[in-house]
Order: sequence, then structure tokens, then C-alpha cells
Amino acid sequence: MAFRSEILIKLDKKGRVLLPAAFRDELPADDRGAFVLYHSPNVSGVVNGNSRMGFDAMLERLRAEALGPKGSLKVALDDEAFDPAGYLSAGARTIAMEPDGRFSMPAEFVEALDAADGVMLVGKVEKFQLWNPARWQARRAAEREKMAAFVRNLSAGGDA
Amino acid sequence: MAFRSEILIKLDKKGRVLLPAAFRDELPADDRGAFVLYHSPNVSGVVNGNSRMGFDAMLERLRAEALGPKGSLKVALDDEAFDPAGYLSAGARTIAMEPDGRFSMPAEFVEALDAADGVMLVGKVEKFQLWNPARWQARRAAEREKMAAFVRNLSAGGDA
DNA sequence: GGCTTTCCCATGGTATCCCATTGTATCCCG
DNA sequence: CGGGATACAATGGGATACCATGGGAAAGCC
Repeated sequence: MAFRSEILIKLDKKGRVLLPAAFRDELPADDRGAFVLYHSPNVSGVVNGNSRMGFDAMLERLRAEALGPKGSLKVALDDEAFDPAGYLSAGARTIAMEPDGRFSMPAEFVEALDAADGVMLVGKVEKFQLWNPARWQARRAAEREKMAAFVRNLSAGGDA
Repeated sequence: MAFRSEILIKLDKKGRVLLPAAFRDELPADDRGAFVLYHSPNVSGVVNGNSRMGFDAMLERLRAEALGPKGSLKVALDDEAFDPAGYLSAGARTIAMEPDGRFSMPAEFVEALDAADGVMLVGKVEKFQLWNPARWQARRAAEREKMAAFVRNLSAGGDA
């Protein structure tokens, strides 16, 4: 399971978006009918996506790291303490797909993306992202610079 | 079973509230007609909700972890000792829904929330919360800061 | 008898189902 | 290896079902 490639998909006037076949194929075989969309925790205008399984696994690791082994009872009771898994959950929605792979995008995500008639789907290994196409172009250009610098650094400190 | 998303629901002049379909779908298949509401143990103005199954499971863990293996007998007999599960139960009510998913919200919870004409339902993974919409906005803004800080910390202390 | 609670029906909006179209990739066959 | 035949991916659109909500009427409850 590894999401790859960037694909531009239409957002039709009914608010529907197609999850490309390349991404559908990465969903668990026993749960192909639905997945999860959630707001990025620290970048506005970006929506993340994952299988239900992948999202739930992330929440679990998150709680383990944030609270330790005895955290589960505390989290169930303590409504005052900050719970990062609960925060992500509140910004997440389970999305059911039609048999042909399309889903209707909730208005909150359309607004967050400021998407007019298209959405850029970007594979990020264990999750994927939805971007406003124009914003993604800018981001990708910036990342190309960083990647080049990263590779330069590698060769400097490489397995000398 | 994992409650997600935040949904604003009307509180009509008859005191009725709709449990959204997204939340109804997370209730156990064999117990879709009712659920539990209970006051937050440590944040006033917040009401928690869960399936009967989920609430009971929490009480059980609470007694097991807070009182040890002999806890249940002690709790049954000792009316002097403090019993957190008993405390939560006293502040809880089983709520029956109409077939269309609506229920009439008990006055005690309406007062606790200070809800006028709307209630914010927030998914918190294994339970959900009811908030006064305005108070939830404030809380969410505060949590966004904490989440960003949490993510920053992760990258700093990465799994070295 | 007033008051609240439950049941039922009505409605607007959205999402879902189903069918159709186009283009591309794959396959088969000689 | 060409040339069509076939399958599937991506998109459009009409019809239908369901969600969220309002409100009337019946059924309790002091």
C-alpha cells in the first residue's frame, strides 16, 4: 500500500470527485467502498486522505505516543486535556464512494481547498493529499528546490 | 466504530435534536434505537455521548483500573468510598431516538450547554461531544494551536 | 384542561443510483 | 505487426432516495 503520482481530477457541478483508479487500488481489498478525508493539522488549504484502516492506525500511534500505555482511560474521561487524535477526528469525515469510484466532496473540504472545477490528488506514500491545482504547482516548485538541496547535502555527508 | 466530523444541528422549539446519520451509523447494529448522554466529568458546559455499549465498556474499565480486581464487591457494599463509575452513571441518561434519528434533549443538558437554537456535535473517535456552537469555535481555535505545537515537537524529537 | 411528549406527514436540498458517452489502453487474431 | 475488437477509466446528466427540518395531530400526564 503506497500512494503515488499526481492526478488532476474534475470537480463537477454536482460536487462530485473521482478517486482515481491508481488510488482506489491502494485501499485495503476488504474496504474498497469508503475512505477518510481530514484537514491537514498544520497546513491550511490542504486536505489529507487515507483508508479507514490507515487513518485509524495513525490515530492509535498518535495516542500511544502522546499519552503512554495508560492513556486510554484518561483520554476517555478527561475532556480538558488536549487529545491530538480527537482533534484530527473532529476534522475528519468518512467518505463512501459509488461503485464507479466517485464521491461527493463535502462542502467544508471544497471551501478549504478553494477548489473551483478541479482537484489535484497527490500520492504521499502512506496517505494522499488534495490540493488546489494552482497552489500545488507553487508548492511543487518550492519542493523541487528543497529536494535538490537535500540531495546535495547527502553527497556531502554520504557514506564516506 | 469511530466517531468523526463536526456537525451543527438545530435545536427546534420543541426541544428536539437530530443525531446525524454519520453518528447513527457508528452505533452498534443491534442497538441503533438508543444511546447515552452524560455530563463531562471535568469540563462544564460539555455533554458527552456514546452508544450504550461504549458507555458501559468505559464504566467497566474504570472500575477495573481504578479499583482493582476486588473493586466490584467493594463498590457493591461500600457506600462511603468514592466510586467514579457511579458518579458518571448518575449524570448519564439513556436517550431513545425516534425512527428518523431525532430525540428530545433533556432539559438538564440543554441548560448545561446553554444551547439556544443549535448544538455542535463533535466526533472524538470512541465517543462524541455536544457543545454550544460558539464555545466550540473558541475551543477549536485553541486546539488548533496545540495541534500545531504538537506536530512541531514531533519533528524536533523524531524517533532518534 | 392545559401542557408536554410522541407519532406522523410534508418539504427542500443534497447525495446516490443508474445509464450514457468518449477516449485510451489492452487484447486477440491472423 | 497491423487492425480492429474489447475493456476500463473518467466524465455528464436524469431520476430517485435519503437527510435534515418543520409542523400538525394524537396520546399521555399532572
